[in-house]
Amino acid sequence: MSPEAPEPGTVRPGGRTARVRTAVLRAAGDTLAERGFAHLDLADVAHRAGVGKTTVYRRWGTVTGLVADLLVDMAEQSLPRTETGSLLGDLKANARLVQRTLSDPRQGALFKAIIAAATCDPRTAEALHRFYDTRIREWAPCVQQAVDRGELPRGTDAHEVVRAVSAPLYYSLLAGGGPLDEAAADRAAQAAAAAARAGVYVR
Amino acid sequence: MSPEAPEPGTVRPGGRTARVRTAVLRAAGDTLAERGFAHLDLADVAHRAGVGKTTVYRRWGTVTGLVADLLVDMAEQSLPRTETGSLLGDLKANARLVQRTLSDPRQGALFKAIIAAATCDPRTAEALHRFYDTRIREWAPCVQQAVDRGELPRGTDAHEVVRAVSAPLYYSLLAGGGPLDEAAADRAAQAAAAAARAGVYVR
DNA sequence: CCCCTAACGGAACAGGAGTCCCGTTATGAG
DNA sequence: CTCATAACGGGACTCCTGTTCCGTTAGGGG
Repeated sequence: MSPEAPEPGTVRPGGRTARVRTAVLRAAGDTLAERGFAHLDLADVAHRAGVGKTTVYRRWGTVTGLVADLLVDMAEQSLPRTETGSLLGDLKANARLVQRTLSDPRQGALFKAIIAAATCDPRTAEALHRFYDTRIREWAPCVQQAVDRGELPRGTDAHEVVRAVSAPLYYSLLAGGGPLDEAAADRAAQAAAAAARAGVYVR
Repeated sequence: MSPEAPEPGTVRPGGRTARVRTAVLRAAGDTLAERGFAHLDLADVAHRAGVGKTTVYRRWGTVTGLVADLLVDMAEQSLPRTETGSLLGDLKANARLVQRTLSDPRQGALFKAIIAAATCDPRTAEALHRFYDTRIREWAPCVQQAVDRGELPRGTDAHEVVRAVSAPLYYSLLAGGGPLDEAAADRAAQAAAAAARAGVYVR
C-alpha cells in the first residue's frame, strides 16, 4: 500500500504512527458506512481522523488502498466461534452471525462499500479474500467435527460447506430477493447441511 | 435516470435518440469491463460512443445512473432457457450459463463493475434487483415442473431454488475461494437440488 | 413539405480531488 | 539526555471531472 518502501533508515511503527493508523482506519470505516465507496473523499477521512490530508495520501494513496488496510485490520479482530455440539446448530450460529452483521445498517453498508472497493482493485480483492479465508478457517473445524462424528461423509471439504452458508446471505445483500432475517439465515444453514449430507462437497 | 422529466412538449424517442442510447450503452459496457467502475469517466464513454460529452451528462448524469440504464437494457435481452427434462439437468444448465458468463473476462469484469455501482446507489441497486428478477423468473418454471412431477415437495419456493444456484457462483466471483469452473457450477446445481429435495425451500 | 422545438454538440467555466514543497514534530537509538 | 531522521501538517498548485451557455441538428406533427 505504501508507495515507496523505506530502504536506508529504520522503520518507526511506534506510538504516533500506530495512533494515526487507528484513527484513520476508524474514520475510514465510519465514512465508508455513511457515504459509501463512490462518494468517499480521503480529505474528509483525514479531517475526521484529526490528521493531515497529506498523511493519508502518503501512507494509503487511494481509497482502495485504504480499504485493503482496513480489511487487514478487520481480519486481525476475528471473533471466536460458538460451539453447540451439532452440525446444524453450529452452522446456524455462523449463519446468524453473518446475517446480523449484514443486516446492521452500519456494518451492512460497510461491507457493501468494501465489496465495491474489492471489485475495483486487485490488491483490495486479495485483502478481501484473505479476510474471508480467516473467517472460514475459524468455522471450518465444526464441519470437520461433524465428519469425525459420522454426520457427514468422509472427504467433505469443510471450507466449501462454510462458504455455502454465507453465499446466499451475501447474494441477498447484493442482488436482493427476500429479507435478510433469521429465517433466511436458518435456511442458509439448513441448505448447506442438506447439501453436505448428500455428499455434494466431497472432494 | 433522466434528471428532469420533460412535461410541456412531446417526448421524441425516435431515430437519433435511440441511436445515441445504443451507442452510449455499448461504449459504457466496454469501458466498464476494461477500466472498472472506479476509473470510469463519462467523457471517455462519450468519446467512444462518438457522442458529445454534454449529452451523456444530460441524459444519465452519473456513472451509477448510466449503469442503471444499462441494466434495464440487459434485462430486456434475456436469453431463453434450455429444457433437459430433469431438475438436476435444468439447474446444471442454469449454473453453467451463469458460470460461463462470470468466467468470461469481459462479462465477468462487467458484472463486477455493475455490482460495485449497485452498492453505491439505491436506484442502481433497484435496477440490479429487477435484472436478477427477470432472470430468475425465466428459470423458475423448471423448478415448478419438478414439483409437479413429484421430484420436489409441494410448496417449494421455485425462486429461492434458482437463487440458491447462483449464490455460490457470485460468492466465488467476489469473495474468491476456489476456481469458477464447470465443477463449481455442477456443485452449485447439486447443492441447490439436494437442499430443495430436503424441503429447505418449502414456504 | 414546412416549421417548431426536443435533443445534440462544442467550448468556456468552476469546483474539487490528488500532488508537491518545505517546515515542524516526536520517535527511538546511542 | 541528545541527535539524526522517520513521519506528520499546512498550504499552494495542477489537472481532471462535471456544469453551464448557447448555437446547431433533426424528429415528427400539421
